[in-house]
Amino acid sequence: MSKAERTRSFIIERTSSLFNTKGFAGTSMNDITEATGLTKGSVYGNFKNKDEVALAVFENNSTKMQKLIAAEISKKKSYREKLLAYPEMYESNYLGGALDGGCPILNTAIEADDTHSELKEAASQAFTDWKDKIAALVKAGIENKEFKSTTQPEETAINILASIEGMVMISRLTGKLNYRRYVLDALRKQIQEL
Amino acid sequence: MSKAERTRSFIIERTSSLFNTKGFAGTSMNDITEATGLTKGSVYGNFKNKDEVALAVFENNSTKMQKLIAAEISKKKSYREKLLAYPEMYESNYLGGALDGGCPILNTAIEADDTHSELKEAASQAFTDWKDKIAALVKAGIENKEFKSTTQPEETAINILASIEGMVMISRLTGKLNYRRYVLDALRKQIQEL
Amino acid sequence: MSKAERTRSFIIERTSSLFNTKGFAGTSMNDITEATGLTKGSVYGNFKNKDEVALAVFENNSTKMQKLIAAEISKKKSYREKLLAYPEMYESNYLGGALDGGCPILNTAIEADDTHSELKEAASQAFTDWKDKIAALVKAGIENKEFKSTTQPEETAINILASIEGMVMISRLTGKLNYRRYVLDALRKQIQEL
Amino acid sequence: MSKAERTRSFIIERTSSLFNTKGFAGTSMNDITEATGLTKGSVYGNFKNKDEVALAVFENNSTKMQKLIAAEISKKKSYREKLLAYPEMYESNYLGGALDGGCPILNTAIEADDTHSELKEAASQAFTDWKDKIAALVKAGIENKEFKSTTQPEETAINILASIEGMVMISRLTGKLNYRRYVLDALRKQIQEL
DNA sequence: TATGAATGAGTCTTCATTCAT
DNA sequence: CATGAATGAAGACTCATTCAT
Repeated sequence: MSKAERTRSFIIERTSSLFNTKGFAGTSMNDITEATGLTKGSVYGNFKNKDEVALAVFENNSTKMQKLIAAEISKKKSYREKLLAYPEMYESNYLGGALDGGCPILNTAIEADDTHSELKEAASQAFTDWKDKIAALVKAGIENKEFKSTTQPEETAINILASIEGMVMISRLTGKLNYRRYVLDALRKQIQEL
Repeated sequence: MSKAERTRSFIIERTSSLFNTKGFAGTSMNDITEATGLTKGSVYGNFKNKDEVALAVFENNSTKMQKLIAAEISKKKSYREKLLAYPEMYESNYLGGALDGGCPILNTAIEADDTHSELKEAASQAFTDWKDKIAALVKAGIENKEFKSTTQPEETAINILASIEGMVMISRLTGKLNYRRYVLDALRKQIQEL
Repeated sequence: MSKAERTRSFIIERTSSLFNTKGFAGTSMNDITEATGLTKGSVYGNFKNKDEVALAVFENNSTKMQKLIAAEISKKKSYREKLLAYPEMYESNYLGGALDGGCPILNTAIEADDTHSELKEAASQAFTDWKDKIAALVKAGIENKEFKSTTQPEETAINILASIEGMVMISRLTGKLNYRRYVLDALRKQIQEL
Repeated sequence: MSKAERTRSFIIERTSSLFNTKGFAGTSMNDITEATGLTKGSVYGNFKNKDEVALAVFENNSTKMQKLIAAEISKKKSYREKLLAYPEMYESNYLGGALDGGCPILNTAIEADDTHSELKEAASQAFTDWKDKIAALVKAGIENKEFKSTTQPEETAINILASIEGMVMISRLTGKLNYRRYVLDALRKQIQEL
């Protein structure tokens, strides 16, 4: 890893939670230099502009989340258990502990949808990838006869993700753990009925 | 309505879509004077600061949305039909047509959760009110024997809202109408089974 | 004159010699605030950007020069004397005393020709106006039988201006007064032979 | 030629048109590394600073121009024809084709006169050398009985150069070819009358 | 109460230059 | 010698807010 690559990674690492909590517009280059201890020139030597930092940070946060998810899912054997890992992860605050500020896809989607097309596109792509992963699990479960043959993979994946993202928003907004439980319980039931 | 009240309303009206699309941090006082044709002094004569404008605008957007919803719901007779008005409204883009930038509660929740406690509190309150309205419908449906006696009002309301908010985020992010349909179809089925 | 107009004029007045000596690229907004004692916000409240200040300053410098010239020319009765006012003005440093940094048209032409199309256009227009004024004097002299009927007004005007601008450059560069005199003597002879 | 000398030459060659079009203040070290493909360190290894690059580039541009002129002049036999090579060269765009951005002496004189004494001094020296060359031609023509014995060499040289530099400025500023022709025609007549 | 000019700290970005490797 | 990452001052410009009129 070259010096430049190390510095890039360092900047991304140090500013990941910054962007995910304060948003793109709310994070200043000054915040970035303070969080890293680097100078402005150094940041601009490694990134073309703030947009590029934000994009790299988004990819980092999004990838980190997917890796955490994949790690948990790989521990489970059956496809139903793999899907049930989702309510489990959110119940235990497994993802929340690693990612300050909530779901990066949700955060980015909401901030960028009307204002920042590049970030929006990145978030859209990350969402689609995630959806495809869940749909693939569902499809494999069907082929493996774990799930009913009438189950629709993409439809199921979208519904799981809608519930999860809605739940994340609600629980972060209200701080009520029972609201989270309501959604996760319903999600578990939904997965049992696949 | 006094002059001051009229000016306040005028400012709120003209800047509602501004805040809902660009967010609090992304909307400047300059944007506000341009959107209204008023001077800086005039805006500050009617609002203490930008926060106060944002709060008033949020209340306006949130109230407008609730009124639109209430109008549709009041047209339905049975409680099941009242709940089914939700998928209907989102399917027809009834709310989207009236509110630029998507759901104000979702938008405000995401932007404000880590950065702006007053706005977060307002969004939290608006969300709770909404949830209570849906829960009240469910409860009335139970008492009216339309729904099963085992149905849980608050749990049901939270699940409906999680699906809806997740769906709003997904459909705005990806632009895919079939993703919206997947969630709304599942929501209809869920309501039929109450 | 409104407050804004007064401030605009004040800024233009105070920064005229700045732009004419240091050039557009060499003059910073900081130089402008220091020269005026105003804040950045104040300058930007009165001008859209640095370009607009530069354009206004150019117009001011150019107009001031033309007024000084017109004042001297109007004192002369015959058209030949009016033209001879040019070598006289440059010999006596009449214009140099009023305009720091030399001829604004020459300065702007050289800096802007490859880099700043708006300024270039303004300089081109100012030059053309000047040329037209001299050509008009020549034409009037012909009609008045002071000059030969074969004299070409525009050709004459261009040649006078080329000599003058070349002389300004040379005398500012070398600081040699006799170089200036060589050109002005030739110019006088040329005017005598019209 | 050593490695260092070759690199110096390479940098000078590649940035000559850059400085002559954008000026000293308008050309950045970044522009220089981009135009050369070299690194910052490499440029600074061969030049003390930007000033030194600019000076070397000016000398290069100025020398290149003088060589082009000398080549044309050497083709002519009589001294009158040698002087007439000047209007010929400018008419045919012989110099303009080789030097982007116009006359380097004129450009440097105007930008540097109030701001950059070293460059100003270099331009002044280059101008004086040029003037001396023309004056020498005039003197030789007098001694050779081609020109009148009353002709003043230096005075003639300065007038030729003033016309030329003024014409360059005017034709670059306005883009009008007939303005150039007016000055060159007058210059030809002036040379015929020596 | 309304005006709109002024404030000055803040925004993102580029500058010429240095120096450890 | 060359590299290219780092520096930090300076660049143009915008911000929310104030206040004399």
